Parts: sequence; structure tokens; C-alpha cells
Amino acid sequence: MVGAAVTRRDIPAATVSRLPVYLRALQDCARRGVTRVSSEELAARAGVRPTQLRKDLSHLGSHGVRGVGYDVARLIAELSSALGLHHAWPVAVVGMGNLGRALAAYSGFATEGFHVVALFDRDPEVVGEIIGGHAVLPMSELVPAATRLGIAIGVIATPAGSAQDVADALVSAGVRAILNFAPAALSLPEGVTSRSVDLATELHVLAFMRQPERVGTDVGRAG
Amino acid sequence: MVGAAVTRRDIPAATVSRLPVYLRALQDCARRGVTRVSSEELAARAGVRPTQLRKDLSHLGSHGVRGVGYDVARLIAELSSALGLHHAWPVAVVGMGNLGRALAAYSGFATEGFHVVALFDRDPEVVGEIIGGHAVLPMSELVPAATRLGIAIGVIATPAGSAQDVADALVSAGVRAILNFAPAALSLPEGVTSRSVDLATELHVLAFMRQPERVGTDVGRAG
DNA sequence: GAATGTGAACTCCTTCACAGCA
DNA sequence: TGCTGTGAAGGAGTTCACATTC
Repeated sequence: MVGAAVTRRDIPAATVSRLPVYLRALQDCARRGVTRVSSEELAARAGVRPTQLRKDLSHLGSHGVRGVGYDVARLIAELSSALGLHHAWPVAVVGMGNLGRALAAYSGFATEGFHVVALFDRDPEVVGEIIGGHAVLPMSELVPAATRLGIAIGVIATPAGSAQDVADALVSAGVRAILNFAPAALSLPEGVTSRSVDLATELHVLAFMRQPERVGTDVGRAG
Repeated sequence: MVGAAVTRRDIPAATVSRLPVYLRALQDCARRGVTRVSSEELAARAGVRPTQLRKDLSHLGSHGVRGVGYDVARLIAELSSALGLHHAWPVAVVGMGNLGRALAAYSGFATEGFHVVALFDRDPEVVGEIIGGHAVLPMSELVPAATRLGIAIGVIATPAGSAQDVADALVSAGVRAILNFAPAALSLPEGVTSRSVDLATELHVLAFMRQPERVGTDVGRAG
């Protein structure tokens, strides 16, 4: 039919990218024993404006109480459900360089609803090595292993030159979501989502902003 | 008082964040011996639309030739200049966990106009260790060393709990640009810029998009 | 009284359509 | 003819103002 790939339930992309931040702020509240929180306080913790937060949450439905605030536990459940964190998603990391190793060993993923279950590398010297509790597999195993394990998200931590090949392999293994750390644009088929994290780009942008700007009076807002 | 927060020369923030991508695509062309490139081809390499690219470049002035395309070498010079990459910016990395170590050893920075010149960690066991050619310094050295070295950009790779303290220390050492990998919102004084890279958030967003979308009756609208 | 939820205004970004120039 | 540069239109996201509910 007509429709195009639409993010679930018409939630704006910009909102989706902030929901995880809210969720973490809420989990922080819960850990500290706080059971109720106002949009003002939660927004401050998340680094956004209260109206932004309320508008974002309104896309999920009304879950606050006027004159009172939000129930922390309930909102956590609501956000987790919206983000699809009922269970831990299996993740594969490809490329065991400095960054790949760090990601493979990063414990934060586990606590956030993700599970690194497979590691891959091209270098025969690295294959077989145990990193973060998993043996590194050769690239030839990528498609069969990723398929067998039902990998939901593939993380590309290879040099730029190999990124597209790895992406293609992941796609043919049924992976429909890719997190790309290689400084290269990926071309992917319809239905496969990717996000890119580019360290050098981030530094470039900061370098730009740090320049002896000046033109008129300026008032900046850090974000 | 007219001015609103102005990044240099009125270049839109969205454009600035794409300039590094164009720059890299151009450097790739240069390396392959290509001397002239059309907006169509360059845009494809950068993963954007040709009109987007042309509009972005128009903010820097007209540097293309109608009917022909862009001179690769000249555009590289133009972009490098706009991004302030005349010299290598000194960078400090704070927090020598898995990620911090990977960043400290990441050779990509050097080739992109940045130089990691100082490393810090709280753990006495780690202090003194040599990583990527630099001895890790104790936190007590952060302010004096960062000041002395004229650090331009500080990278925070500590756990969330320490991020704000580190940010405050960096600021008091004169650092005005911060790249934050800790999952926490920083509150910074006027004039200090920060960007956050949050690995778990990226995965969350992907998990959301990967969900068996669709709930009620679909929708139209391309996305 | 206090704080949420939301239409409407506003600002920012992207895309279109085409003018301008080699 | 071919491809860039750009005003104008269109869309997306944010902020405002205030009605709404406890």
C-alpha cells in the first residue's frame, strides 16, 4: 500500500531520541527512593525544558496527575514499554579494535536492556580471543551466527573501508538495526535503520564552536 | 543587544554538523586522485541529498563552478578553514575505563586535526600507566595540567556520577568545549559548549525503530 | 493553588523550482 | 547543455499561553 516506514504510533523522531534520557533520569529517581516527580524537576535532570518534556510525554498519552506530577514507577514502566525494553535485545559487535573491545566489555549495555552476544573480527590473530566473556568469531561466521542468535542490533566498529561490507552481511543475516561507529555513510535497503556515531565529527563541531567567534553580542546555550 | 546565540558567521547548527562529513568525503576523493566533484556525487558519498549539500555550502560562499562542479582541493581548504582546522587542537581525556582507553589510543583523532595530549584518572592504580604514549595523571593535576597545556577540548569518559565534577574542573581550567560520553546531563556556564554521545541512548532509539511497528490503522506520510 | 496537557505561534531546517552562469 | 546557487514553499520541532484537572 501507500504508507511508508513510520515510527510506531506517530511519535516524532526528536521525541524518541529523548525518551531514553528521561528513562534514565527516572531510574535515577527510583534508585534514590523518589516516587513522584514534577515535569520541572525531571526536565532539569534530563537537560531539557519542562514544556519540552511534557509535550514529549504527551505523545505517549497522559500519565501525569495535574497539580501533582508524575508517578516515577509508572512512568518508568510506560517509557520502557514504549521503547520496547520488555526483554534484552541481542547485540553483535563487529570489529575488535580499541573501540570494539571497549564496546564489547561495556557493562552499561547490560543494565540498559541490551546483551552483547557475539563478537567478530577479520584478523585471524584476534579470532578466538575471549573479550567480555565471548570468543571472537571470524567474519565467515557472521551471517550464520548472527542468524542463529537472532541478532537484533549490529554494531559496526571497523575501519571505514569495511563498513559497507559488514553492513551488507548484517542485513543478509536479518539484522534490521545498525549502530555505525565507522566514519562512512552506509547505504541500506528499505526497512533497515541505522544511526551513526562519529567521534571525529563531534570534535570538529566542538572545534567550530570554540573558535574565537564573535560578531555581535551573543548569548549561548550549551547543550 | 541584538545578538542571539550565534555560531560564527551565521552558519546554521545543522549545517555545521554536516561539514565534517563533507570534508571527509572530499579527502577521500583527493586520496583517490579525483580533482573535481559534482554536488550529486559528493552528496551521495556523504549520505545527503544534492540540494542539501549545495545549500550547506552556500553558507560558506560560492566555491563551485556552474556547469562543472567543485574543485576538490579548494573545497577542502575552504571547509578546513571554516571548521578552524588550521592547527591541531589539544585534547584531554578524563576517565581511563574501557572507553577512555580506546579514545586515548584512537589514531583517528590525529589525522583529523586533533591531538590527545593529556590523560587523567581517579584510580591510583591507573595513574602513571602509559596509554597511547602518555602517562595517566591524577585528578589533582587536572586543573594545573589542562591550564598549562592549553587544552581546547575536554573529553569526559567517566561514569555518570563523576561527570559534573569533571566538567566543573575542566571549565575552571579554561576549557570551553566538552565532549561528554557519560550518560548524564551537564550544567555548564555560559560560553562553554558541550556535545553528548550516549551509547545506550543510541541503542534505545534503534530498539524503538526496530519494533514490530504498527498498531492501529497504519498511516500515510512518508518518513 | 499547583502542575499537567495541548492548540497555536514561532523558529529552524529541508526541499522545491528555477534563475544564473560556464 | 549541465550544474551550481538561492528565494520561496513546505515540514518539523520547540516554545508559548492557557484551559484543565486534582
